[in-house]
This record gives sequence, structure tokens and C-alpha cells, in this order.
Amino acid sequence: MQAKELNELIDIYTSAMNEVNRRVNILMNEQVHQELTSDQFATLRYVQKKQPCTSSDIAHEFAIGKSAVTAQINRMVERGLIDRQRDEEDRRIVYLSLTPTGEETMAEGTQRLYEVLGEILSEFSEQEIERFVQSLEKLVSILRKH
Amino acid sequence: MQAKELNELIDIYTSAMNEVNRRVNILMNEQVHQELTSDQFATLRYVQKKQPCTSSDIAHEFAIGKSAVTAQINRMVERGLIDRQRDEEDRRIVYLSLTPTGEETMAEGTQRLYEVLGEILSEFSEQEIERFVQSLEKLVSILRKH
DNA sequence: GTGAATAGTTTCATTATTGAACTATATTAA
DNA sequence: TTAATATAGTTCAATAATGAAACTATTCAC
Repeated sequence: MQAKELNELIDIYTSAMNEVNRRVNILMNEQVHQELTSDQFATLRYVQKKQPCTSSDIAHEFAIGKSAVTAQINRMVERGLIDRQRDEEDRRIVYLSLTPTGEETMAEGTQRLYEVLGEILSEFSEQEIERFVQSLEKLVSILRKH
Repeated sequence: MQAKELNELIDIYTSAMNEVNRRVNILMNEQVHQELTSDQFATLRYVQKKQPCTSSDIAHEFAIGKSAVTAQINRMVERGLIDRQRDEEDRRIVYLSLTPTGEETMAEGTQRLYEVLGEILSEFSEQEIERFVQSLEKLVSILRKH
């Protein structure tokens, strides 16, 4: 491919990617997790899946510092969404888990996530989605090497 | 497609998309725009392309409030990257443009953006990239309708 | 010419983030 | 066994991004 064409493709890629993120974000804020920020929703989702989950896991997963995680978790502990529990074996470690309220919030949010994204994805053919997701995953694996 | 499969695909899509954004962001911070935040780089890029560009344009483009734009532009004006110039016809309007320093910063950043993304995209076939970008754009157009 | 609309700013509160210093605990090696 | 080091997490201070509401200045419409 010629450099010029490639650069055009990069321009298209970056602006499309930005717009997708922006719009998905708006959609999520409006229809999926009104009561949470996008970061909080993502973190809760991760904590729920990982189980047991520590601050360091989150910091690593989202590539942010541990102090940022502490701040975010504090807010959610205050709002009764997350519990902290110290490991009795190794008392440096603090395990995070969803409170019943947190579980409930996430059950509803996840349900709406599936509905909203499902509706959007229904406009694509199965093959198209799979191909797209495959390319995304390939992109992830290349980015991991960098 | 069955609901279960679709939901799995949604899980894969969301986590892949999150990881791509996260890693691209890290890559950009490290190799493309060390001296700027991602938001600032995106805004400068937009101002440069749009020309003439107003605060309202930016607010609309990035789907954020005008007060958020004012705050961001202030920081970049202070750093000598952006100039404000009032329209003499309609004195409510303020045009934004890159200062020579801003232009220089963006010339370098854009160059590095092409290099870095070009290297990553070189691992894909031309057809694969085009298909992926097409799906992205289709996604954008569906999201616009929502 | 007055009232409504538009462009942008100010102010205030919240959230997210980094980096450095710090506490507490566990591990290792002399 | 203890002294040095590593690990897990928190605290603190600063910067950035953001929304909402109140505001200023200007233009437009009737």
C-alpha cells in the first residue's frame, strides 16, 4: 500500500474510532449505567468477573496507577457498591467484591448493556460481527507486543 | 443468532474495545504526543483540520459541553498552542487557530502518529484494514441514528 | 425597540489521574 | 535472626476533564 493511502486510512480509522467511543459512551451513560460513570461501570464489571479481585489487578487491567484505583474504589465503597476485605494470610492484600447493592446494580446494567448493544449489532450480519471482533482481537494482540 | 452467543460476542467486543482504547492511549502518550493529553491532541487535530473552528464546533464534535471546551482551550492558549480571534462581523464568535508552535507540535505529532499506527497496521492485509474500517464506519452511522 | 436566541465564559462541584511519600506487611539473604 | 528489600495499598497535592447553572455580550426576529 502506498504511504499516502495508508495515512488516509489512518485518518479515517482514528476519527471513526473516536466517534464510536464517544457515541458508545453517550449511549452507555444514557441507557446502560445512568447512576455510574463509564469508568465505574467498567471497574465493577471487572471486579464482578475477576472475583477475587485486588486493587493491583484493577491497576494492571486498566493500566492506571494504584492511587487512582484507591480513589475510585473509595467512591464506590462510600456508595455501598463495593466491599473491602483484608486477606487474613497476607495482611497487605485487600480483596474487593460487589455488595448485594453492587450486584443488583450490575445485573441491571449488564442486562441493559446486552439489550442496547444487541440492538445495534442486530444490524450487522453474524459473519460481519465475527470478522470485526476477530480484527479487534488481532489488534489487541499486536498492541500487546508493543 | 442465539441470545447467549450474542451476549458472549458483546462481552468479547466490549473487553477487546476497552483494551484497544487503553493500549492505543498508552502508545499515543508514549510515542505520539508526550507533551499533550489525548484530549488535547484530538482537539488540536480537529482545530487544524476544521479551520476556521469555534468552541461550539468542538463541543458538538466531541459531544461535550461548551464550558468543558472553554476550560480545555484556556489551558492550550496559556501554553501557546492556540490563538483566539474574535469575528469582526459577529462579535459573539471566537475563532480558534493553531499558533506556529501549535502547528509545529502537530506536524511532529501527526508524523509520529502515522509512523506508529502505520507500523501496527502493516501487520494487517489491505483488505482486512478496509473491511475493518468499513465496519467501524457502519457502526458510526448506526450509532448516529440512536 | 424589546424579547428571544446564540456564542462564549465563569464558577462550582465531582471524577479521574499521576507521582511521590508513606504505612504495614512479607520475603530474602547475610 | 535480623537487616535490607519488595510488595500492597493509602494519602496527599496537583492537573485535567466534565456538567450544570448563572452570567455577559451580541445578534436576530417581530
